[in-house]
Amino acid sequence: MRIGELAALTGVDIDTIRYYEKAGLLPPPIREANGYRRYGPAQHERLAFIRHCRALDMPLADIGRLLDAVDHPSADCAGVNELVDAQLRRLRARLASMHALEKQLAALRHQCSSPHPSTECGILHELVAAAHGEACACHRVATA
Amino acid sequence: MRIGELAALTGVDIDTIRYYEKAGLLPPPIREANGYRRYGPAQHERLAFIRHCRALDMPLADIGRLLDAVDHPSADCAGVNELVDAQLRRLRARLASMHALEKQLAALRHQCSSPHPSTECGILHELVAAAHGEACACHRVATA
DNA sequence: GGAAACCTTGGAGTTGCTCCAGAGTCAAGC
DNA sequence: GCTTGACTCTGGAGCAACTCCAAGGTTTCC
Repeated sequence: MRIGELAALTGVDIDTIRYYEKAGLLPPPIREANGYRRYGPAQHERLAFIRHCRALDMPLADIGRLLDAVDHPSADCAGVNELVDAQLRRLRARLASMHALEKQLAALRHQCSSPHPSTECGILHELVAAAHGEACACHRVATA
Repeated sequence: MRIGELAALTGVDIDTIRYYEKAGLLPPPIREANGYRRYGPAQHERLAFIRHCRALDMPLADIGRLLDAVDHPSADCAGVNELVDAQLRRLRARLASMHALEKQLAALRHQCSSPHPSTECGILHELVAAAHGEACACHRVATA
C-alpha cells in the first residue's frame, strides 16, 4: 500500500509517518519505480505499535528502545520494565504537581465572580500582589 | 540594575529575560551608553508577575493578555476571568486523561514483574498484541 | 487532454525556553 | 600597560513531536 492508504488505515497523519521514518522508528520503506513509498503489513503493525505507545504518552526515544527489544528478542526485558517504570514515575510526579496547580487556579478564580473594572478585579489584584512577594490566595491555599 | 542582577534577584535565567522581551511581555528597557540593558523596580515587578503566572502554567500569550488588563485598568476584567477559566478547563481535561493513562501504565507494568527474555515479556506481548488490534491489559482496564 | 487527487523533498512554524559562538565592555590585579 | 575574568551584546541553533507549506512530479478519472 502507499503512504496515504497506510495513513487512512491507522489514522496517523502522512507527515507524521514520514517524521517517524526520519526519526528512525520506521525503517525506510521500499520505493516504487516512481519513488513512492510502498508499505506492507509489517510496517502497518510497527506503526500501530508506535501509536499505542504514544497513546501511553511515551517519548519517541523510549519507543525506539522498545522496538529494539522487539527486534532483538534474545535480550532480556529488564530495560523494558525500567522504561515503563520511568514513564509511571514521570506521570505520577506530573499528576501531583497538576493537582496542586488546580487548587491554586481554583482559589484564584474564586477571587472574582463577575466582571468589574480591572482595577477592582480580585484575580488581577492577587496576581499583582504575588508579584510583590505578598501572600497570594492561590499559593497560600496550595502550600497550606 | 543590569540584566544579571535582575536575573539573580528573580531567579529567572538571563536568556529567559531576553526571550520575554523579544516575545513582547517585557518592554524594551533603557540602554546604558555601552548598550547594556538597564532595569528598574517596575520591570522587576512585571517579571515577577510573569513568573507567577508561569508557575500557574499559563501560556505566554495568555499572560500577555493579563498584562494588557493590568496596563489598561479601565477595561473590565471579563477577559481575565475567561483566561483563568480556560486555563482551569485545560488543566482538568489534562488531569482526567492523565489519570486514565496512569491506570493503563500500571496495568501494563503489572504484566511483567521480573526480567525474562524479551520473547516472554508480558509488557512487550501486550504492546505487540495492541498493535494487532487485540484487547490489551492497559486499555482494557482503562475503558472498563 | 485536462483536472483532481496523490506523491515527492526540503524547509519553516509551533511553545518556552536553553545553549552557543564570536565579539564588545569593564574592573581588578600585577 | 597588560592580562585575566566576569559581564554583556546579537544572532542563530537545538529540544519534542509534530504540522503545514511550496513547488514540483505522477496517477487516475472523466
